[in-house]
Amino acid sequence: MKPSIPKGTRDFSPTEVANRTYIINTIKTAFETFGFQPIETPSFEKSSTLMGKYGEEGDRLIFKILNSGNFFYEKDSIDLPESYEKLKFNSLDDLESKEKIELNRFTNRISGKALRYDLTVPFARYVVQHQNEITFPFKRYQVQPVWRADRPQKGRFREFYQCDADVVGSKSLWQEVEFIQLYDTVFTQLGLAETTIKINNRKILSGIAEVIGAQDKLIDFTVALDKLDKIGQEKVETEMLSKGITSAAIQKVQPLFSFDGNNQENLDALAKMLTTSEEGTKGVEELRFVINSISELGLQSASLEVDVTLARGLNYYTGAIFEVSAPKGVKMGSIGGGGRYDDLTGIFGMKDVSGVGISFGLDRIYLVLEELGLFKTVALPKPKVMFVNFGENEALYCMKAISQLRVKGIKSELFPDAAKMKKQMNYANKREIEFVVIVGSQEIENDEFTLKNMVSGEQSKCSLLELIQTLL
RNA sequence: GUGGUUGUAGCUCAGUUGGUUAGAGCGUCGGUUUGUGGUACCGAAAGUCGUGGGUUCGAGCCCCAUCUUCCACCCCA
Repeated sequence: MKPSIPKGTRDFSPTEVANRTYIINTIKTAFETFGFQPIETPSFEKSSTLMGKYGEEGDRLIFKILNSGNFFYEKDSIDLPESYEKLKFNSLDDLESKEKIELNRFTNRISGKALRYDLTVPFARYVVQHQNEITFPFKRYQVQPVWRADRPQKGRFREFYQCDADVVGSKSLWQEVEFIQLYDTVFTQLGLAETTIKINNRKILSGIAEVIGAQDKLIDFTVALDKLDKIGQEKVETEMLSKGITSAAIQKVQPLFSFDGNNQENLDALAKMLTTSEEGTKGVEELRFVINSISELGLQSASLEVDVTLARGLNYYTGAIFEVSAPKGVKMGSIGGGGRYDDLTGIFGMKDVSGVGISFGLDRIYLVLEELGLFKTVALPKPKVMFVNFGENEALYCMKAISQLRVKGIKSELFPDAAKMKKQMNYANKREIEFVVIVGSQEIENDEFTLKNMVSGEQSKCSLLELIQTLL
């Protein structure tokens, strides 16, 4: 039987761990530079904490944990609900609400826990649960794995790391400004030039829906608009008409079709278009504040771009929406995302606490850096010196010296077996260990060591003191 | 969840229209060299051809199912 790991999971080699640690440390250092503090939460939560927070699609992707116990034993046995039979021949939508409740109750009996789906909802739970210990505004960061029962593909895994930074308890738009700076800082330090930070505002999307007179058509509208540079204005309008958006409505939002990437002009066009919508106008003002502040402060390597088709996280974002795309030419989805949610803790009973945050997708950033060859050669942890093992007496003599070296902080090890010289040298060579110490009866007699430099091939005899001095 | 794709030695891959005993390179181990690595030469071990069924005198190759890989859609990091 060949051993293997579950679909969508990965093993990491020493080199990969070193590279991942490098990325994580860069992100964590930036987080702390911006004043965030770390927290951690459990890898699994109660199902009730997670279910219903990510929309219907999200619920499907949550990994549920089976309760302990054997449901077929007499004493633990659970009867299948009657509506289960009906479900075999009907879709969920055909069931009566009473039957759905019965099914949910059954699910709760067999599964009450689920793996963390993201870091934002557990954070909201944390804030509500610890509200009396927290000083607001609370700035926390969190770097932990999350799990999704998704089908794997390029840059998509079932277990992956998110690196989140969020602020709760402040409605200040300076937070949005700082998060853009934070993105810029991290990607600049990673050498990932020319990332694009796309920004939108939920209030603008609501405003557009108001102007076209159809709140429920907003998704269809943005999806169609998103295709503008691929299929052209004419086909986009055709698609909108086919989705039931009137041509009068399309006329009202004509400026959207002539966006040219200049943020100021785009903002002006949006403002003009949304004058009749109070909420839309508010959104434009918010966006303008962020854009103007950033253009005053400047960015190192990223560019900030208004993108009205950005409609991610529509379920919970209420203000700014962020998404970071990889440098042009790299085929990869977003490597980061985030936004403002005015009432996230509301679902856990704590009203009127505004939050805003961003996330870095570690695994995708890894893939992008790898594709662009941006990993610096990370030094793998390895000993500086290896002692050849000739037998019990020699090994003991070596271990005494090794203890001294380790006290001095010199990474050193003894080859564990008295194997053939060739094998031992080969091992040192493969691991690219810089020095080898050879001790036989002769060296023991003279109380000395033979030190060999594996790069130059030179070797000489020396005392313990000289050994330490050379290796330090 | 929908559609496509992949699986042969530890790794990367050959394997003809279905036909004896499934090959190579790299790696591993041993030897040339019992206190000296990288190079060279010689040799060896290693595979239930993803798994389970089926067709056939005969299947790595054809059919079905299933798992896995990768990719697109949806959605997302």
